[in-house]
Amino acid sequence: MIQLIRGFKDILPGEVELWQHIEKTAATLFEEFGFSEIRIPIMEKTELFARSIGEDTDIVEKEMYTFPDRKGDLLTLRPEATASVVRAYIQHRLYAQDPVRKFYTIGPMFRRERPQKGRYRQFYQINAEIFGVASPLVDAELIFLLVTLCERLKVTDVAAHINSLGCPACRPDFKQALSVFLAGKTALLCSDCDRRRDRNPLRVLDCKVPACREAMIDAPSLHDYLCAACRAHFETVKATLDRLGVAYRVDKRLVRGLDYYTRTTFEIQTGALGAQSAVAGGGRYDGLVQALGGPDQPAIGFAIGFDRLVEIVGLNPADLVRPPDLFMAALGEKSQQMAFDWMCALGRQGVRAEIDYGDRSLKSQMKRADKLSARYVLIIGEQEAAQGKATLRNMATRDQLEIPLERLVEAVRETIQP
RNA sequence: GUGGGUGUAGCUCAGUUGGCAGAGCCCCAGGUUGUGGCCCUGGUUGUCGUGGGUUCAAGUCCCAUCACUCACCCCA
Repeated sequence: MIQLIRGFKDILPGEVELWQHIEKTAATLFEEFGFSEIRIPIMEKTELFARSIGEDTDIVEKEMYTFPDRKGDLLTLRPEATASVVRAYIQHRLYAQDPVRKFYTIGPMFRRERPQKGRYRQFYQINAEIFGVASPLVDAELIFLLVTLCERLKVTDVAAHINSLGCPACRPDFKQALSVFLAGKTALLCSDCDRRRDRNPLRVLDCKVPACREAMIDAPSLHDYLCAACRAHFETVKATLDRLGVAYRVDKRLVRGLDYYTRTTFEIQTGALGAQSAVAGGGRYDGLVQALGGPDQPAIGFAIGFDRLVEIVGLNPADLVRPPDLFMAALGEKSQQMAFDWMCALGRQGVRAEIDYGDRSLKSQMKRADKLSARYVLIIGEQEAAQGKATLRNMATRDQLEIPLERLVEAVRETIQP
């Protein structure tokens, strides 16, 4: 038997209703806040990701699905969406009429990591990006959006974490100070951190190994090195969140794995997902549009881990499936034919009707109707057909009434539609 | 890439010192010849993950391999 690829999964009926509900809830919220949907391809030239995410990030170094196409071009299954949205913004000159644009997109991403709880090789993200606004107000707006989405989806046990990573004017100073500090701690660090020390010292701050955390207690704080502009920006973000009543924690160790982030970064974290604490994450990437050949426009965005969100929403998928309005139990060939025709007529008018396609006893058809949780059952047998009427049974109350066949579709609609 | 745990019916899982592969749920039919849920009776469902080895005999012991899963790393 051929099985699906490791780390990939099918989303089956029973669970897919939850996915649809989340998708609709998110799309509605984004539209309410002025975002437009943008759909981007799932493959891009490898170079796009290498240049935007960063050559020596884990994603680019070892997690991408990359292959040459027949012409020899190196292509990659997208590991994230932001690079493509930025590419589209530049390529179609979406900044020309109005540099301020708000986009959202929903779709699959691919990273070749070892699967575990809340992590798959094909996983889904809901992304939102805002271009052309340098104001810290939009930083707060995006965090507010995330928190609001969690509320609407009845997600509990989540907390917003925020941080500022500085900008090209001040981050180098901090990196320098950090490197000096780390040089004196070499003996205490885990092997990974020792390796990270010169390639990407910021990530040592994020290490979860207890010994490293211990060693980093008196590490220089990035916040002490922020330039006046970055400091003011971050203060406004915090003040705005306070005004909006959004709870958050400033987390100085919130570094993030993609190179393009500047200034504000944030995550929505949960304790309900085992080792995977991040349900959503994002940040400002003011230099990326220009770095990829576009105009010097600031930008900020986030990604929500759809698969992770599904696991923590406080909704029961069983409550989201819509059972049929009507089940038609027909006995005899002629009745079955009539029932089939009515089913089609009702379906066209938006009534969810079902029949049993086999030739089974009334009892077994009733059982099936019950199993499907049909609200009503229409019984049509030889007696009814002879008398020109059918029996409509309310399954909850067990009340039954007679319906004339000639205006059956209308009568059924009137009775069962609330 | 590294480490731990788990693979037996569609699902959840038993299976003793190696001795005929099981239960519950689900599904189907009947009890009730035209009325669901509860109950009763009967029935269907297996490369025991895969390949090798030990043995008279392997679901059980040994080796390998694959898959799933959790964790490390990193991230959504």
